[in-house]
Amino acid sequence: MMQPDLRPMLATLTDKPFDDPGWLFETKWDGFRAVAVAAPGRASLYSRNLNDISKKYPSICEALSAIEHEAVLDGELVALDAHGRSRFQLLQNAEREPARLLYCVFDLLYLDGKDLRGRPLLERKAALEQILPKSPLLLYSAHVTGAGIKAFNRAKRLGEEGVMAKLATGRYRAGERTREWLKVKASQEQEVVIVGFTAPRRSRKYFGALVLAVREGKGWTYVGRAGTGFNAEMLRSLHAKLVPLITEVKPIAEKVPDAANTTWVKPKLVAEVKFTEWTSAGEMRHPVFLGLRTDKKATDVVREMPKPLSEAKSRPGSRRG
DNA sequence: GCTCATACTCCCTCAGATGA
DNA sequence: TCATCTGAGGGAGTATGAGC
Repeated sequence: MMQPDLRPMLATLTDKPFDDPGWLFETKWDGFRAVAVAAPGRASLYSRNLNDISKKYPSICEALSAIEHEAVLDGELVALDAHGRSRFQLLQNAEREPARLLYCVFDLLYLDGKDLRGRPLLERKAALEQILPKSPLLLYSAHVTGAGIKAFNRAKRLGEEGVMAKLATGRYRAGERTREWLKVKASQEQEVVIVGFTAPRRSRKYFGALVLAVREGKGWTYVGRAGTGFNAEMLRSLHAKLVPLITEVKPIAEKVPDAANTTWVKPKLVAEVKFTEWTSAGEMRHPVFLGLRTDKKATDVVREMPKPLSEAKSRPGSRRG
């Protein structure tokens, strides 16, 4: 086979679902992007940055080696929860804890030496469906055509991350972020109380991230940090509101990552954040600051999702950041 | 030997600057 | 105007070294 280009095509983020007969809509899988190079009896997996991750997922490689062609596939490595939903965190723990791993394949880039990237998406997907062997570890990522809003609402109802919208006639553009692939994300929102802020780094001014908590019982429970969603003016004005609230007293009893780098404030300001999901430690994943809520009392702010069953907040050491 | 902190890896999102 | 790049942030892991 010719030297294949393994750089995956990237999607542009949008938050508005749409209907269009020229587009197809797939499940947005929540895992690691992986490109597979397969041939009869052997297969390798590569991350988005072209690192060889075959040794981390030998069972997936073994399943892929059953493909009776030389092929380069594009897909997402996921771990499924008890409800069959893909969960990023399960995947990260998969090396230590048993999880149901799955390689969800949604595109075929090369087949038996032929470069298919110039062919329309629908044609590539049809060829992919033909060659993908039946395996509990491999899944052909099916799609619906046209009905994007319905697909998005269904994904939201099932607690999934969203849907991928793809131009049916689109070519595969390796390594490019295009508007022919769109990820339509269904994010969650939560009111939180600001209990501190971290120091800025590099060119950032005023503060790095906001330390966030919710009311539980008579105390405050740490739920994560939001370091994005601000522009320069928001950083300045928010910092001006935080400075008069600075206190030596840490509002949270539990251990907080990077506490030495945190300035604590009295829990007065209520913020609205959006995020992708709750982690097993009861913290928000990918929190993004949306704005301050002046109509809410800090003591009224509670977690809007039930705390996960896994209460164990194991924190081996502090994290980067 | 154990615990904890640090520094690195992997992945991700988002905002702002820059250049075509 | 749009695409791309950079740098801010996040969650998770592993490896290493210091201190008890």
